[in-house]
Amino acid sequence: MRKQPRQARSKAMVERIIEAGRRVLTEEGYDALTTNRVAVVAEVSPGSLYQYFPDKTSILDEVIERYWDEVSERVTASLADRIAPTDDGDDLAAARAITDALLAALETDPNLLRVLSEELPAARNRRRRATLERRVRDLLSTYLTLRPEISSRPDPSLTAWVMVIALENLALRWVLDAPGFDRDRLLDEIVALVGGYLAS
Amino acid sequence: MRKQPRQARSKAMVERIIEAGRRVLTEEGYDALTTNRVAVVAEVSPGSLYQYFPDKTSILDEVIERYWDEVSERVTASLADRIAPTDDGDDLAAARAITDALLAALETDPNLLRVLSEELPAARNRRRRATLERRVRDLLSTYLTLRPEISSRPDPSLTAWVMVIALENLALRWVLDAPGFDRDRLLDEIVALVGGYLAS
DNA sequence: GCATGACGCGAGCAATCGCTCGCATTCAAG
DNA sequence: CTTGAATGCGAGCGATTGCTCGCGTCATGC
Repeated sequence: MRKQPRQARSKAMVERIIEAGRRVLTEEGYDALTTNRVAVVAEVSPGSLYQYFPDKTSILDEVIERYWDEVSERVTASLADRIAPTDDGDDLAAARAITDALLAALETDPNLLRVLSEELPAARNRRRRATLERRVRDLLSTYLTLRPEISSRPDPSLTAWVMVIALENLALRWVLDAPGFDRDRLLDEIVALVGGYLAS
Repeated sequence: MRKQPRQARSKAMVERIIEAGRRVLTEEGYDALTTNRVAVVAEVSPGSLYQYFPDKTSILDEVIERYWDEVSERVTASLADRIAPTDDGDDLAAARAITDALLAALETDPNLLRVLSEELPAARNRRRRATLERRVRDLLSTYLTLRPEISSRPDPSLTAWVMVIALENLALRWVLDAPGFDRDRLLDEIVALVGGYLAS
């Protein structure tokens, strides 16, 4: 960021610009995300925009960061709840609940998700998605280490890696591709997948 | 394509252009894929290029198509082998062999895979990857239907969908992210994942 | 209430890049 | 050979777009 906004109106302008970036992406797609277009939608001049953002990319990055932070927040919250040492023993219900939280997070803004996942170069999302994955993986891995009786797989961190990649992509593809079976079916399959994997 | 190449030299030129597109992508990345750059690398003038390609996208599409066709070929060949009614009963060995074929295909040109998967908008690959997925899914689904004793899951097509998405992304991420465990470990985990899933 | 700096403006610069057009060269049929 | 078509060339056009700069406006401290 080039300059810090000090007065209230300039802080509001920065927010308007980020929100405009989000709206342009969601409603008009990545190709429409030009600095001039963002400026128009934010009701700001291009010059003003460059007072607080060094370049176009930094606006996009901010939108991406906020999006994945939101998803990450919701999933890790659910994970922390379900993985706490309440020890109710029903690990598969936990897997279901966590996947449900992920699905809910991805479903809140499917248009933005589609643009971020399909129209942008994947490398743009990489850092943020990697952070999300690492957070979930670490939680899962320590959980598996603490309670070895629930998994018969040898390496907890490897097991966590497999589960995170599989779940994330199954959820993502279900939301984006709408493959024609309903949400509960997907959750059933994921529970079976996770349950069978840990038991094998 | 704007015009069909009739003489041998023009056919060779078309090949040189596609090959140049592939090389520019692999060696210099997606941003370097300009029409002028492709023309230079192909040792062809921009004007000649536009005799046989209607626009820049069509060159990229040809490169993408050839890449995924190659992968598709190798995976479905392995699948057809292993899923044939030889009835050796060892389905998990089949799962391992198929994943191995997919990994081998993805590993033959990891740089191109990285550019195609990370630098391009995902939507560019979508059609071709969807074709690959559908082919594998259909083969798997009919196999599961023909031999219901190997799977305790209720819906074969849903089961095939889950397996294809999970396997594809696990393989892809292992190749692209080099997560630090070796190939055989990955194959072990995938066998456990598939085996547990089908048994549960 | 005034001075100073933060804020905001928008026309337009500069660079990129997809693509074209007029012309030269090569090929192959007759 | 001749001739017309196919092939090939490359300077540069036209459009887009990220970003700047000089100037006017507003808010805040004294």
